[in-house]
Amino acid sequence: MRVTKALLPTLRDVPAEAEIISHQLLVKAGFIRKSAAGIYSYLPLALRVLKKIETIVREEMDRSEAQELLLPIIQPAELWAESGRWDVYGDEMFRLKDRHDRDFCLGPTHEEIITDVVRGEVKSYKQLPLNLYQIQNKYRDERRPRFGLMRGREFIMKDAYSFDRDFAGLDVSYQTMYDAYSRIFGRMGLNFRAVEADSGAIGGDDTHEFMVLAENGEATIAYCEKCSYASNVEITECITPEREISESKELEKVSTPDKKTIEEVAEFLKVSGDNTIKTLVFKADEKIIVVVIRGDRSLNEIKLKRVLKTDILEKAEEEEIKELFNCEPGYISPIGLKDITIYADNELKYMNDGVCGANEEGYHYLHADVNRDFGKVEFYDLREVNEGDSCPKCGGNLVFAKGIEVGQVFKLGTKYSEKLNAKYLDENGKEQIMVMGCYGIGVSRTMAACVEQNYDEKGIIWPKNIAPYQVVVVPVQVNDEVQFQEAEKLYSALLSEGFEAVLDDRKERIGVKFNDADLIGYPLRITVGKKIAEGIVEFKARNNSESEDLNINEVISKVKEFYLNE
RNA sequence: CGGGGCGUAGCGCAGUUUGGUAGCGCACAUGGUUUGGGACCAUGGGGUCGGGGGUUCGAAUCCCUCCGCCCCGACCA
Repeated sequence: MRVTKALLPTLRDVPAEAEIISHQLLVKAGFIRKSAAGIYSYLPLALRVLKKIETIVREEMDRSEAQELLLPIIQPAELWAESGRWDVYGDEMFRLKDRHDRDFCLGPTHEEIITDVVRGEVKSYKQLPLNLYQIQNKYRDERRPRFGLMRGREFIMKDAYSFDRDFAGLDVSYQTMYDAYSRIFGRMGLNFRAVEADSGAIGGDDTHEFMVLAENGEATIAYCEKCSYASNVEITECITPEREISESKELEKVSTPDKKTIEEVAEFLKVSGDNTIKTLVFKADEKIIVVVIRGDRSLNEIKLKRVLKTDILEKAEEEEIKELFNCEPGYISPIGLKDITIYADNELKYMNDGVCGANEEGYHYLHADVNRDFGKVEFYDLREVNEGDSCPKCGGNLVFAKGIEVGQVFKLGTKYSEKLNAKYLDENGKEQIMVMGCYGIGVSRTMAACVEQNYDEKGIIWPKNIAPYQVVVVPVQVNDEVQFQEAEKLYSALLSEGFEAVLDDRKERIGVKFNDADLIGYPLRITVGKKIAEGIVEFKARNNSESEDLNINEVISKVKEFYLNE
């Protein structure tokens, strides 16, 4: 591509709205332009990167014997009613009507459609297993789109769905995809980790997220320094070692005027935070529940949701708390609650000298013994993990890192096949329900994640396998016949060798061209300047601050070496 | 959805408090001088000041209303 013929709209300033580095650089370097909140045009440079990402994805999916198809974006409401998700999905779904007033949506995901296709075509165990995938736009009317391509309302996703005869088959399909994903992100040159995760509203049991490690990541992952354990902190199991406890003392009510928060109470009573008990009140599916946890810990709501097996969990209103306890929220107590199950964090099993509310304004109890005083208590792992906690696998030290989720693999089981009646006949002619898995990769997000991980103060540094072009040829002095002709010749030679080359033939000063090249992030730059008189050009890799002089005849082999040496 | 902020040329911003009919830098066009890391000089094009309504002789500026965008939070296959 000649720059004079291309749309490469680099900017000197960045729009004020771009907050994170990938958004800033992708806009500044001329890759994307916004059309509405969370909705972007992919300009030619971005499209080239996306296609490379897609190519790697396709190669690895095909190698895993998955088959590509293309499902509709516009989907009928009836299918979503069948799975029950038409009502569940809520405002996040883009909904529309056709001229006959029939309901449709823009697909936020494709479980329903694919299951519909498969149930219509697959009738026998001989047709299984099956893994089908597509690369296509998804639509989710996010409450808050943000961070450019990171959380858009329209985005590109590769989604795959596996159909197996049974759970053993699913395990195989799942592992195949897990391995494929590891190869995919590895080939893209990304520093990533697969972590155990929560399956959220999509349901299912086992699930791993593939996280690109980057400062701006929305997710926090905990990984072990000693073993291979890694998980999203949303689900990281907290280990509570057994311990001896001393003899319990008598419960004692003490005055704590105007001390409502744990910090205030602990300071006032001169006890440490690990001897306090926090009482929280939630509504789960409209039912009031009470949770207790050590005062210096945080509750992990996802763990609580899993224990309660509910999707909807909200904090109780202040009024509801007052009604239930007949007391101000700062002093409510788990002691004296009748007929209400108290969900306690495991740590409280060993708490027999705790401070907790006395259910009376201005008073707390001392020496509370959870097992003795708390009525109906059930213990679960409910607290949030902290950096430095013990690894649940090997006891090693857990450390935290920020990650961007670029892929997730799920074992769905029969959640959708059951609702949508996706069945087959086994060898005995007996009807069986298909067992499903689903596997997503955020293609457009992966491009942004890649920038988050590969940049410097000059611009983007694309990994060689997904760079929009492989090499840029820069004549220093376009008016100089020799320089320009030699640059042209080199450019043509690179093209005929099959390289994706750019010729910066603009009548710009060299500084402008260099800055654009660095900003856009071509992995290689070849500068044709004065020394061309002696047949010398300058060869520079974007990720290396040193350049080297080369005889022009050596350039092709040097470029080959750079790209084939892996 | 709650809290905060913003909307003036393609981008970054000033002008709004105190109403008088729009300006700066970059980018863009033309000419000239330059030429190895975002040059300089000269000339020029480009704006219904987010939309609508109102107050006023007169509104970017004051009032009402709607819309859009960003940040924090809640939420997030």
